[in-house]
Parts: sequence; C-alpha cells; structure tokens
Amino acid sequence: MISTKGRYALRVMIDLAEHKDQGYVPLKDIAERQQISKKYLEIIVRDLVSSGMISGVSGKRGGYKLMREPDDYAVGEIIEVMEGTLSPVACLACEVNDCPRADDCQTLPLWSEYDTMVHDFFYGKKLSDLIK
Amino acid sequence: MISTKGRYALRVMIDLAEHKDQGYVPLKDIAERQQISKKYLEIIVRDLVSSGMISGVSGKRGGYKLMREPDDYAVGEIIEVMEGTLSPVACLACEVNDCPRADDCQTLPLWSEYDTMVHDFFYGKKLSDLIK
DNA sequence: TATTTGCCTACCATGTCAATAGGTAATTAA
DNA sequence: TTAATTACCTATTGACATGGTAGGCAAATA
Repeated sequence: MISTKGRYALRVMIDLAEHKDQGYVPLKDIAERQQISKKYLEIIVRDLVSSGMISGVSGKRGGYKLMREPDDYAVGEIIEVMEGTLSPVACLACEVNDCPRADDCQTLPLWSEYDTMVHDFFYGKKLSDLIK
Repeated sequence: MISTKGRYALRVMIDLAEHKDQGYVPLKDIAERQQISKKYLEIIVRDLVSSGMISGVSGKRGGYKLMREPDDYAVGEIIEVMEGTLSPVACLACEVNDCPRADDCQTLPLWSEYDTMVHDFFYGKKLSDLIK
C-alpha cells in the first residue's frame, strides 16, 4: 500500500508544478495549501532533493523548485523515490532475487505480471497529467 | 505491498486445489511441500476457514479442503481476505471515505484508476489459472 | 543585523509483520 | 479404550515501518 510519504510527495510535486513560474516556493506555503504538517513535509522534500528531483535554497525568498518540466517526471519515479520500490511483492522488490523456490514457484508468474502492470501504469503517467 | 500472509495463503489454496481428490489434507503435508512453518500456516488457514473459503476437521485423517471448485475462487478474494483490502491507498481502502479534500483532490482520480486496475486484475485471475 | 527559510539530528508512540510457544479439543485407528 | 493424530486457541516476541514532533543550526537576503 502506498504510504503518506509517497502520496504527500506527489502532492508537493503537483504544487511545485502549479507554481513553477513563481521562483522558489517556500515549504510553508505548500504546507498551508496542502494542509500537511510542514515538519513532516521537511522529511519528504529532503528525499526529493537528495534524489535530484527538486532543488532548494535557504534564506529569505528561498524555497523549492522543480528541476525539469512537469511532463518530464513520471509519477512512477516519484513514488519509487519515496517508497523505495514500486514492486508490490517482496520477491521482486530487490534485484537480489534469492528465493530458492523461484524456478518452480507457481505464484511467481502472477506477481511478475502484476509487477509489470503496476510499473507500466505509473511510468505511463506524467506529473503534468495530474494538473488541472 | 502484498505480505507473506497473502502470498502464503495463495500457495495453500493452490496446494489444496492440487490435492483436492485426496480428501482432507493435513497442514503438516502442506507445510512440508511449501516449505513454510506449520505454526505460521495455522494463523493463515484460520482466516481462510473463518471466511468460509476452506473447511477443516480435527483428528486423525483430518485436515483441510476447499469448499468450491478451483475455478470458482478469484485470486482477488483470497488476497482480500488475508490483507483486509486490495486497495493500494488508504483513502480508498475503507468505505468510510472521510477525506475532506476528496472533492478537489488532484491525486484521487489517479488512485481510483489504480485501484480499479488492481481490482480487475486480481478478480480476473482464478485459482485454477495458477495450477500446472 | 534581523528575518526568513532550508537543513540536520534526534526522539517517540503506535502498529504491523513474521513468526514462535504451549496448550486443549476433536477424531479415528489400533 | 487408548494412543496417535490433527485442528484450534491464546499469548508472546523482536524487529521494523509509519507518521509524525521538537529543537537547533546554517544560509541567504531585505
């Protein structure tokens, strides 16, 4: 299940996209508009910054802004940064697939197909698709 | 993310389907074949019994068996019983949708679409599709 | 220089996950 | 009737994730 971190991050990105012509957007404004605790948002934007999706500057008139155009962000990559993975089952989440039963697992094909569907869905959606 | 409970339950159901002509199947056999702790499986089958998906009888020659034909179980209902919900986001998991922002939430349509896709996927798959 | 803002570390309460442990009740085969 | 088998029940555990809060430091600018 997608946690608040992923969902809030997406709302932050939408908010930044909607105000991208206003320079750096302070977190206080985003927190007020989105009705989310600013303190909690700090944790979220830190991950967005460290992954290179947004940039932030300190000081007066500081804030955050997008690094690319809204149609250049896949929703999937935003969620993936926050949740660690988009994979809905543990056997597929890690590249080290160490399950010894993998070869004759009767459920693995199901999870693979599911995984592909989810991945395609979220990488097919762009940030720009969520605006207006 | 689908937990071991849901995944193990599905494997139990597959195992029962594959041995449905052998009367009641003892949990010990399932645990050995599936390489899962019998004690942990007890928790899982309890939920399957209480939801009416399988039945169990105590005593010698006892065990568990399916209540319906394998093609009469949707994979989705099995997972739903174990995980509580199939919904991948909290806003949609509960019928009491109390989010005050729902009306003008820019992300809700995305989660709804995702939810529908996941639901359709898992209810389209039957237990019988996973055998052989 | 004061104010605004990001950034950093730490902490916390609660809940879930993935089991384990030990016992009781029911059923049947010997 | 007794021993073996099996389901079924309650409780407990350690580790980790979730969803935050608190307080202070650093940077930038008006």
